[in-house]
Amino acid sequence: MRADRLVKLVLLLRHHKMLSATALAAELEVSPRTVLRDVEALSTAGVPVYAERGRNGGFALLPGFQTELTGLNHDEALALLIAGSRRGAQVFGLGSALASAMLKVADALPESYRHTAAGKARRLLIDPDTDLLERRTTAEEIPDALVTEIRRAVFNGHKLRINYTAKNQKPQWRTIDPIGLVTVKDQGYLLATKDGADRTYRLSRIKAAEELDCPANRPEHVDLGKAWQDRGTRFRTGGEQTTVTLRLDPAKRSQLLDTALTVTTEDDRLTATFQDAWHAEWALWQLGTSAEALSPQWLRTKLRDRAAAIVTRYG
DNA sequence: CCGTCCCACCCAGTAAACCC
DNA sequence: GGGTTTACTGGGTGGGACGG
Repeated sequence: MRADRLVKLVLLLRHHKMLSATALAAELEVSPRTVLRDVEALSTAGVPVYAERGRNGGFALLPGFQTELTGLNHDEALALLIAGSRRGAQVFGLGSALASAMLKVADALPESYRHTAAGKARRLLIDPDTDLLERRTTAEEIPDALVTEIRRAVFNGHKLRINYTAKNQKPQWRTIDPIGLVTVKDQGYLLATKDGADRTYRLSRIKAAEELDCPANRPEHVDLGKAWQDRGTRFRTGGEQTTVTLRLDPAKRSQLLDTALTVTTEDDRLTATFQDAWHAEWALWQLGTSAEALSPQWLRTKLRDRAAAIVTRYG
């Protein structure tokens, strides 16, 4: 822990030229007092760190000092492997590991590349938290300790006991055989089997997890991408799909295409299929007065009741 | 002169390792 | 199991150096 922090301290000083003890403390998530001790430890170890007193002072390294830091720790290597999704690292509880790994990667670059690479990186934004139309849901915050426990069971190939709250149900403990972790549009999922049957759990709905000291029943090799695709296909084609006939403002057609499984047009009417009744209701509600559900009747009733409830609430 | 920041003490709490 | 040691960390205080 401390060794990691000392490395990070040196890297921070290399990148910022000079930082006060308070600023370093904030970066390292320790007290300024601890920073002073760490600086002293570095100095004792022969790292040429010096203090600049007074206003705008702080700690700095002698110019030209080159670190010879090699090796990433386990979590940092893991974070880089899944760095294709920055949010993925966050969802899997590896956000801070990714940040520190990136610092090491940047530090490993030759001086001439370092500035140009950092400059270019600042001009790219991958997978931001919201799009311009704010269609995406806000990212879910899942405690690191919880994800770490789940991740450990996945990697160790051990059974996992989770307290899971399924939709419209009470929280319940269940023992599962974890297969892998997936993130899709900021949502984290745990692929697993329970009593031999495929199961997919949303990480945000897992309230507690406990790795069991017992090997999980899982295939030797798993193509996670294919497994996810298979489950998605089954999800879309299975269950009780709902077909809706509606009129729609043509300008809103793309919004409907985003939520419906299929959409066909006939004269001025559209027929849309949704994966279930709830999604159909939600999609039509989102379209507001730009759409009118013509059938089924129960959907018209649901939308009318919703609107009436809103009118009652706001007078 | 005053605010900022480092320096050097002291003391105390916590967790892990070690020993009996 | 319980006591001791060690490492690490945090809080507090007074002082010195420096710059505006």
